Amino acid sequence: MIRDTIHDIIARAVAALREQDEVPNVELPAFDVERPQATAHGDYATNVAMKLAAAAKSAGQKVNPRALGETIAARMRETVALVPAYDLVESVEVAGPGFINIRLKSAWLLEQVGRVVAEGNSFGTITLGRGRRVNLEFVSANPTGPVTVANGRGAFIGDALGSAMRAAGFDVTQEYYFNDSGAQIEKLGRSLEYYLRLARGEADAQKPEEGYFGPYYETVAARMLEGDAGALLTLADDERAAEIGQAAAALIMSDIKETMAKLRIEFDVFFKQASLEPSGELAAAIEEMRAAGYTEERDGALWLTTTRFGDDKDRVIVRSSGEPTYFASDVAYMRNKFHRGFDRLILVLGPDHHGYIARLKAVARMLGHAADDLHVLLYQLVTVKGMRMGKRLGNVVTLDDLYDEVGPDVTRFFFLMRSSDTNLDFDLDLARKQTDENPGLSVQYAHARAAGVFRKAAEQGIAESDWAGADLGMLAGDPPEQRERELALVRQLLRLEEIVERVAVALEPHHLTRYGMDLADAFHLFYDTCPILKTGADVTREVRDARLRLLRAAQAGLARTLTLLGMSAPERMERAEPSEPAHAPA
RNA sequence: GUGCCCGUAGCUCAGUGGAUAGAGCGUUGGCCUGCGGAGCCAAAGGCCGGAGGUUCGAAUCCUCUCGGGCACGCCA
Repeated sequence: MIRDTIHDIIARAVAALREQDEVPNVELPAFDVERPQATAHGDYATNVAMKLAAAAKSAGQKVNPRALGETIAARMRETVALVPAYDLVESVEVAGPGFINIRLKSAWLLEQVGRVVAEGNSFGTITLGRGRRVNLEFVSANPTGPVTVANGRGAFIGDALGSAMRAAGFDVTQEYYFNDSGAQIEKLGRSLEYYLRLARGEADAQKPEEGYFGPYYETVAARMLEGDAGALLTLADDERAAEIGQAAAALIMSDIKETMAKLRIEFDVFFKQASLEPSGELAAAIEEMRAAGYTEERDGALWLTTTRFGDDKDRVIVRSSGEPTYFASDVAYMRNKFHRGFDRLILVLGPDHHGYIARLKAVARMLGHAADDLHVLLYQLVTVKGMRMGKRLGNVVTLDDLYDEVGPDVTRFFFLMRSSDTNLDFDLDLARKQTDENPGLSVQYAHARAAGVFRKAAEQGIAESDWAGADLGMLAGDPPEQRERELALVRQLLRLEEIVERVAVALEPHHLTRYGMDLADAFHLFYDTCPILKTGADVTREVRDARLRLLRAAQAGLARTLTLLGMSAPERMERAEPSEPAHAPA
C-alpha cells in the first residue's frame, strides 16, 4: 500500500539521521501516517517529529519538534531523490507544531489509474491477513420465526465484514448456528399444534399461554399440513410438542435461508446445535472440561469455573436433572470450531449478549487458546422509522418486510451506514426515495453513469481497444479545475485499500458505506466538470481516451466497493414503480 | 446494585491522540439547448452533555457526574 511506502521513507530517513547523530538517539516510537483532513496539507501527514521529540524528552533530551521536523523532512527529500521506488513523492513540507506533510506527484497518481484498471475485480485486495483462518459467526437467530431487524443487523455486519476480511487476505468461513433444540423448540411445537388444530377446524384447539403467535405461524401450519404434519398431532403427549417443533423449525430454517439468500447474505456453514449431541461432541466437551479440572459439582449440578478466567460468576453446564445447559452446547461448539483449525473466532452478537463475553472468553482460555483468539462484535439496537406494523409478525419488522419495501441493495446500505456500537434508526421514508436524496442509490448511480458513457462510446464506434493504452499523462495538461477533479477522483480510488485494511483491523464495516459516498461524490464532480464524449465540448482525442481510461478505473472502484457491501453494481438505473405506503390511507 | 453501549449541526450519524470538528437528510438561495438533472454550486446551522485530570496537543485517553438505552437464570 502507498501508506506503507510513505512509512518506509520516514523510517529510513530517521534511521540514517540517527546513525549520524543528527536526531536524538532514542528508539523510534510508533508514529502515524495518516491522510490529513485538509487537502491543503497534502496526501499524507506524519507526526513522527512530535513523537520522537516526546521520546527524547522522556530520555532527558530537549528537542524542538518543529526543528526536528525540518531535519527529518530534509533527509526525506534526499531519500526520495535517491531511491527510484520512492519516486511517487512530490514534496515534503513541515507545518504547524511539526507535522511533516507529504504530497504525491500528479503524474504518479495518474499512472495508478492503469493499475486500477488492470486489477479490476481484485482492486482493493491486500495481504494483511496472510491467509489466516477466521471463523465468522453471525445472525444465528433461533429457528422459531422470521429474522427480525433486531437480530438481522448482524447479518449485514457479518456479511460485509466477511467480504472485507477476505479482500484483506484472510481465509474466512461465514457460519450460522441454529439453536434447533431445547425448550424453545417445544414451545414452538405447542404453538404450532394450536395453529395446526385451528387449520383443521378443531373448535376446541387450546392456545398456549406463552408461545409464538402471528400471521406467519398460520402460514407455517398451513404449509406443514401440505405434508404429513397431521400425523404428528396423534403422537403421545411426551413427544408431540418436540416433534411438531422440530418439523416447524426445519421449515422455518428453510425460510431463514431463503431470506438470507434474497438479501445476498452468504454462509459457508449452517451449523445445527442439535448435531452436537449425536456426534458425541457435547459429552466430549463436558468431559474435557472435567478432566482439565475446570468443573465443580455443587447442589447436584456441574459448574464450569469460568471465574478462574475473569467471569463474574461460575456457570452451570449440567443441571441437577442431568440435562446439559445451552451453555454446554456453546462450549462444545467453540471446541468444534477450534478443532476445525481456525486461528480466530469472531462472533457478531446483539446487544443483549454482552453478558456472555466474559464466559465465552473464559471458555476459549479453557480450550487452550488466548482470550483474544475469540472476538465478540456487539452491535446495538435497531429501530425502524416509517413502518408501524410488520407484515409477518405484526408488532415486529422483519428482514423480509424491508426486502419487500426497499429491496436488497438499499436495505444493505442502510444497515451498514452506522457504526455497530451505536443505535441504528432505519429511516424507511428516506430509503424508499428513488432520488438523489437516497445515499445508497447515489453510489449505484455513479456506477450506472459510468456504464452509460461506455454505452454511448460504443454507439459512436469507440472501442475499448482504442483507449486501453491511452496516455494518462495527457490529463496533467488539463485546465486546473478539471485536473484537480481528475486527481481528486484518483485519490479517492486509491483510498480503497486503506479502507479495506481499516475495516478488517477494526472490524468496522460501516466505513465502506461512507467511502462509497465519498467515491461517488468524487465521481460525480469529475463527471460534471470533465466532458468526455459531450458533443460540442472541445476535447481532444487523446484527452478523451485518457478520461475513458480513468472512467473505467472509477467504474471498477465503484463496482468493487458495491460488491464489498454486497450490493449490485447496475449498468443502468431503472426507476421502480413507487411502492405502496405500508400504512396506506383507508 | 453491577456491567456494557450511546450523548457531536434542526434530524440521523461519521470522526485513527493531531492542524480551521465533517457527511447525509432537512432549511435557504443559485445552475437545465450538451456524456442520464437520480446531477452540480453556495449559504445558514456546533461551549463535541457537564466538571476535573493526563499530554507539546483531547470530541477521542483517565476519574467523577448528569441524561438515554440494554443486560445481569440450574432460560434459550
